[in-house]
Amino acid sequence: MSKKLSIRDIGKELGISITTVSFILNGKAKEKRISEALTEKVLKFVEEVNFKPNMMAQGLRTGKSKIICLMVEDISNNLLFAQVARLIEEEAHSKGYRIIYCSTDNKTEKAIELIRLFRDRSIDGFIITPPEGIEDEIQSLIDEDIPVVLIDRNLPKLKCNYVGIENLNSSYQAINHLITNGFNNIAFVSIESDQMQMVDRQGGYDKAVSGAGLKSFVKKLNFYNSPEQNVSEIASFLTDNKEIDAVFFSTNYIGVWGLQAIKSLKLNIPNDIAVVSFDDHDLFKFYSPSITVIAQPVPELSTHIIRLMLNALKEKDTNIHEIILPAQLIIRDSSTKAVS
Amino acid sequence: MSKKLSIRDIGKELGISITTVSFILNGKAKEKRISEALTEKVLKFVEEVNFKPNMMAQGLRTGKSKIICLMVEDISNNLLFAQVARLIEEEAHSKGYRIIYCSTDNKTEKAIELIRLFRDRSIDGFIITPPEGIEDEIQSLIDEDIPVVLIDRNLPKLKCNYVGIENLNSSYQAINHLITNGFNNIAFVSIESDQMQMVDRQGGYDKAVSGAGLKSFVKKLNFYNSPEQNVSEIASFLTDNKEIDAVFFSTNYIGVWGLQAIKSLKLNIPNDIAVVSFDDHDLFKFYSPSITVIAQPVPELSTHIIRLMLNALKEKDTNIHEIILPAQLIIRDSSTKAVS
DNA sequence: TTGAAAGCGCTAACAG
DNA sequence: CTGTTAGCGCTTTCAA
Repeated sequence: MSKKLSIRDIGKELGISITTVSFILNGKAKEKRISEALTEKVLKFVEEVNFKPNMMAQGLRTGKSKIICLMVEDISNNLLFAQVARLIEEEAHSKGYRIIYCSTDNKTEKAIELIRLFRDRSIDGFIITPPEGIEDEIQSLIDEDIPVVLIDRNLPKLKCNYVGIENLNSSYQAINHLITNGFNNIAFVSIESDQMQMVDRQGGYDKAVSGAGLKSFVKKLNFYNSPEQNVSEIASFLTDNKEIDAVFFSTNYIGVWGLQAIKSLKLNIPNDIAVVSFDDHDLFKFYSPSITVIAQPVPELSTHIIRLMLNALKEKDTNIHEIILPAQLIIRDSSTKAVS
Repeated sequence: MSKKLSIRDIGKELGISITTVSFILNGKAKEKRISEALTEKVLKFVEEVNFKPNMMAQGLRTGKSKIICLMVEDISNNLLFAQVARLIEEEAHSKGYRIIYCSTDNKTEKAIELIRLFRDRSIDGFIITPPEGIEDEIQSLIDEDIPVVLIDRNLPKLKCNYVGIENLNSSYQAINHLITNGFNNIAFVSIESDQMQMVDRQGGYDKAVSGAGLKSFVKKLNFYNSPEQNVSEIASFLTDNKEIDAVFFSTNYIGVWGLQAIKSLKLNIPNDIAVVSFDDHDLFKFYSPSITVIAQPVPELSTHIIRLMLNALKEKDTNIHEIILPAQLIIRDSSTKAVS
């Protein structure tokens, strides 16, 4: 167990050439018409001595590292990313890939730096939640034929694999749900951002509100402000617009801020103000009252993400795919008026 | 930008040998007494053409991959792990290391499989939240001089680096806090586990309860049961022991189950039953009433974890370190009786 | 001070 | 069917 075997050792041991061993190990036994008996024997021996080929030698030779980079906004900030990380890892491992992760903090600078850092380190593929302004860098990856899968938000200028949800339609539905339930002054609280998912979520709001001829109330926060500051900004916004009777938060962390703001204002949910948030969260499930949310189908998203990546890596599929899944409106207690 | 340079190319370009380039690139210019002028020139050129050495060739040659494996229970289940992941990544990158992650689901089998998988893939170091029964496998890593840092829970049989918190003392304090606030029938809800951190957390409970001459109420759940089942088990436990007036949950996910159970029983916190949980969580901060918790000092833990690992990797420090930090009892509304 | 050269372990073209 | 062999790009010993 101590001294590492090499493919040469096992060839010597078995009295065959290392080529043969290499072919067998790489599943090219058939193709090279190596006898089944020999194949069997080698495989068995390899199993026995627990031989593992040296990845770095393989990598050096083939130019492939068998490593995929998962670049998210912040692996600790958004449960969505951690869940995706969890769900793609197994599939990747089973296909012989390892996953390294890194967080961009949603900063273009940092993302560019990270992409450059990793591109030159022979990373085979990138799964990325792109910050704004990263198009060129990603295009350069694509130009080098490095598979890229964008997640969570698309970069419309790019022709690139993408897995996400129907943001516009989901928030449209959520707002309509509020309208149906008798709320007429519905606010949209989001962050200052040109990212597609944010634009689309607002698009759904705009469409629903203007479609119903309602007044629009929009508040944009700064992502980089402290949570405390954003909580108080939401509170001021709500105080300044007393006619608001429902509010839609465009991400779960904004929803959490919003709940704090509402609590600080001592408003009752849903009688004083109804609440719907994008993205589910333990807090929303167990809050009193429980909070209506748009939940992303995380397992399905993850499956598509890793499939797309693995397929692109196998080069079986060089087409670009955009996969857009529906999200689910989970209606809980925060968005329906108490029966009067 | 397209064609990859090699150290040979840059040697040729500059009219010097690749050895010289290699020495300079590896900071051995001084040691090898290469003229400062040449060193400067090479460094400048390398910068200019944005040359990055091929990691795999380096790795093949040196036997080091510059990759650290972060093996946690479930990167998506416990915020603690995701936060640690986030906090160690930057430091690791700045030192030229990349981090791959994997989740054991707290299964010994799976952890062993993963360790074997990665050990033979020249991973330079392992940061591990060990499941039970993994001692031998970890020892074999140590025997091969692969740096290991255990986190969250120690393996007392092993002489191994460890970073964690004062579990026993923290829960002792938490229980005493409850006792001080007039609760006399305090329950401890945990999972069936021999892991040190769980044993210690119960140790603190036992010590405080028996020290005060109180009756002990202990409920152990099965980690692998469905959340629903565990919620209902907690509810039954509470129903069967009506005298319980306070409950301590030994992890945050158990705390979340517990809150659900209490809600389903329509008990009032803290008047019917006080609550304290290990590990902080958004839900606990914003719950009504807010939940008293023992919070782990995640940034400090992470700093120590990555420091220990990096030091071990540099072999500057071959000693074994056990770093045990205090946790903080954050007293909120769930554990103090309303003034009467 | 610098250069030549021997591999690290593996893949794959080419030659039997 | 199987073996020989030439590197992949880099580090490092030894020689100059």
